[in-house]
Amino acid sequence: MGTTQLETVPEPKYWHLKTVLSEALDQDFAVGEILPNERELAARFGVARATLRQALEQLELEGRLQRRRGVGTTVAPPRVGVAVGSSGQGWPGESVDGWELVDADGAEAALPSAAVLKLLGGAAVADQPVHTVRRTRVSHGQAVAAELLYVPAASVPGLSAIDGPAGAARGRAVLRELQRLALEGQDRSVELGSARADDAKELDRLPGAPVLVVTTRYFTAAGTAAVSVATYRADTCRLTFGDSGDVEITHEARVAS
Amino acid sequence: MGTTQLETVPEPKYWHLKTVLSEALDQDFAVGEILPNERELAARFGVARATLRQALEQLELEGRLQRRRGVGTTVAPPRVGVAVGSSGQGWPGESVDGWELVDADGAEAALPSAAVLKLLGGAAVADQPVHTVRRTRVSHGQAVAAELLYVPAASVPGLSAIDGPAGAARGRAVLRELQRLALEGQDRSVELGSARADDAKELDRLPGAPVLVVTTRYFTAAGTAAVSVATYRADTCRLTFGDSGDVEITHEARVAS
DNA sequence: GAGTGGTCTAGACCACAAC
DNA sequence: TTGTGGTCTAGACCACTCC
Repeated sequence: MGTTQLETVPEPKYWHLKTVLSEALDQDFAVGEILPNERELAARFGVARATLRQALEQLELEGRLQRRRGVGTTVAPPRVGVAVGSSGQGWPGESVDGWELVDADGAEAALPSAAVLKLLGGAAVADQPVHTVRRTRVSHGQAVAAELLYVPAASVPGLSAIDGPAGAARGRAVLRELQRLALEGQDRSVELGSARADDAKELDRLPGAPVLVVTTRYFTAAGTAAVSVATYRADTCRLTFGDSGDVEITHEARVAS
Repeated sequence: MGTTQLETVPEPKYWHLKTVLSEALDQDFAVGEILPNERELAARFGVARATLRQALEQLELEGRLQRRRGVGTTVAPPRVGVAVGSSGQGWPGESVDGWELVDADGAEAALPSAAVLKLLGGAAVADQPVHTVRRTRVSHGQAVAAELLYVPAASVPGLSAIDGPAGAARGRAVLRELQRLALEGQDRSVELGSARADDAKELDRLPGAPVLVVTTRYFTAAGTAAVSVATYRADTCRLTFGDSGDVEITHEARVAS
């Protein structure tokens, strides 16, 4: 009788489920532990599998869970802090480490898309080839980011776009040439995106997985010398800017007041 | 006979749908235009509504669409660039503008949660009250971020935690006192999250909506003087770091090579 | 009240990993 | 072969906005 909620706010089931699961993860599960499968969890909570999945999706988005087809759902470790451009600037791969060239297609010189041209600004002419270097960033033994680095041929005149080394060797050459230039500044932006098929493969995720897209423009006195578009796994990464990237910030930091 | 795809890769329907819709958005729709409703779109493409919704969700995540219950689905404008900490540092609200105190609960002095304590580090003692200031950031007439700023009472000794002004007035007082301190540095991280109920309300989104969580720590010689946790709408915002935040970067920048 | 997107169900089949 | 998560269906009802 009586003191039950008067104003019953119909909180969605999946939202409530997410809360319950989240607490269970904190209390009853260790990192890496495998959860019961979706069909059983759904039955245990008395909901349809689709509803259960809606809750799991949220938790995965928040980096609490990791789901792998054919394997199962495991408790994810805390997100790793990945340093993205300390205040001390530098050419790609200089100050920040962990980047590896993708040997497969290393680098090619091709005509850029209209969108990349726009990013490169006036420095690149539409008809000019642009070196495209593909790299992967590895942290804690896991691929965390896939990058496409666009360098107009005009930025690295010491390197022939037609002759010269091919594949990964060309990629290395482009990076080496870049670092001979005087970097005047850079420009960075971060936004949410979903992984393209190629990036997803590189990151060991399904296409459409949420990613943080970091777009960086590198300036010299001559203008925009290079543009990098790096896609980071949003589920496992926390991008850090500034001096310390090693500080622990768990999801709990957001359960505040 | 013949040249039809030999290796038929069963691309998911929703993925293909997303591509088709994305192209249609580029060609046949203007920003702000309203799409046919989900039931009709699903029928038109010959899929179940749930499948159609999966495609729409992706497009919304990428900032291409905006969906509002009871209204409809509209074509979203390009994401707005929001400056987050230019290299030139500063106390909250100093260099970057657009922040407004939330008058409702302005600021209160309470004991912080364990997670916030961890962020504040050694500077705050567990038993000490922490001023909690709630702010909202408005850009282009729209709320783009909700922030909780935590300032240990010890950081602003000129302000009594118990007496003194209340509500929004206290918030302003806390900010004013902060700016009298010598800022030695800061520390920033960005990660993906989902909107808590209170933040969602502030941002005019549903709970669970994707947000970019920007955590900033402000250092003085005495240690961590304040911590800010700001949640930005991931669908409408592109966070910019550095000097220029006004550059147009459309989604096309990622359709490359 | 009419129309929208949001939630939920109870099934089915598929792709993938591991045994 | 078995068991997992991923995709898809065809419905139903709810919450909200607008007229």
